[in-house]
Amino acid sequence: MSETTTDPRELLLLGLLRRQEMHGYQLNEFLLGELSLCANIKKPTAYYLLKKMAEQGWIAESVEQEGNRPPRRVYRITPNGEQAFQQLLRQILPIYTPTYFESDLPLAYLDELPPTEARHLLKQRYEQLQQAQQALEQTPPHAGSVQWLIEHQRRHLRLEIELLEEILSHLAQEATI
Amino acid sequence: MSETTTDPRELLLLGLLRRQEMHGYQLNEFLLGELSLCANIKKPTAYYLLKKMAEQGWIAESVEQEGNRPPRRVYRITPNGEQAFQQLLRQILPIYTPTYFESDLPLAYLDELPPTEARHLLKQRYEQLQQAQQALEQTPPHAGSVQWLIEHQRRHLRLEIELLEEILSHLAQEATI
DNA sequence: GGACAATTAGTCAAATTTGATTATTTAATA
DNA sequence: TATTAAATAATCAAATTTGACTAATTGTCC
Repeated sequence: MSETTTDPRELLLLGLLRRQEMHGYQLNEFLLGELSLCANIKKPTAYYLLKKMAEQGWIAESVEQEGNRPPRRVYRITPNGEQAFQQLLRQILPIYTPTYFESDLPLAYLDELPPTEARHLLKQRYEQLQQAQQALEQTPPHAGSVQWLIEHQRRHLRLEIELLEEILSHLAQEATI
Repeated sequence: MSETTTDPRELLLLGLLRRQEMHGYQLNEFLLGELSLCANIKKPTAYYLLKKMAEQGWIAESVEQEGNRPPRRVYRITPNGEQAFQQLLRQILPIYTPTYFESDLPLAYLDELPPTEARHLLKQRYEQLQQAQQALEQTPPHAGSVQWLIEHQRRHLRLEIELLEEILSHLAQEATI
């Protein structure tokens, strides 16, 4: 009965199927397209989660065929799935999960590099950050509370950029000593 | 020859072994202790990474016995490992990896809840955030560039708290409409 | 109409991660 | 001095994730 998932990605998928039944490819288009800034669900992982939820009885698969394209599975949410959605939403929303910035770890060894080289390497990181920021500004506004996800990313990127600027200027100091 | 890892966690482990040879337990104490705020490397994962690096020839294992405690493996970095460290540091430092806030995903469905309930649930998240912040303020200052890792977390938590405050006050508005 | 690329719809084996468990030694306490 | 609890040092099976691949259909350019 109580398969206790608290995976927010299952909630996301349930929520998408709640608005509209979909086949796997549509889902993946959506995940890799619009939502790619907020969630990182790769194709095989999406299928894996769908299969798991189908086994729980949260979604139903049915094979459909259009024209003479190869048959494909359509996923729709079940009444059990709707219940799960309601429960998961209330279960996950109050939980804060810490974030680890693993790609920061090399910063711990900044001392091992000549300041000039460190600056050179970090400037490349800086450019990538700026590109990510521009990509984010390009995204059209989303309706409703999805806005908050985008807004979070926006602010996060601003923070990353500011911090990196400080690190760079700190290194500039060191280089002149 | 060129097993192209860009896993920052391997760099971290190499860097630790570079300062001092260690056995697995010591490493894990360190990872789960001081570094637990910056990296999320669980015990079996650490052993897995150590084994992998041993196979690459980056570190050497040797079995030692102290008193009649059970024998344990001591890991030390090899000359190849030192080379790898130098190379990895320069390879990873310029790379920016996007961060996904998956525990935000339920925010996308905030509309599905009565604003009052949403506020109630989010306030619990808020308390956890504040506890995390206090825990972080408690950590004694680290030397050198490890500081930046802590500073990043500090600012990140501030951002999270501010954003959540805005969401809460937004919901308060809705509740009075 | 034939060749080549792109789109659609997934699957699979291999790599990675993790909760749970094992096994030994040392410390605490009754 | 048993008995239990805590620390030490990992390991393992099971769950999860992913890069690479398959295979069919549809466009498109010559």
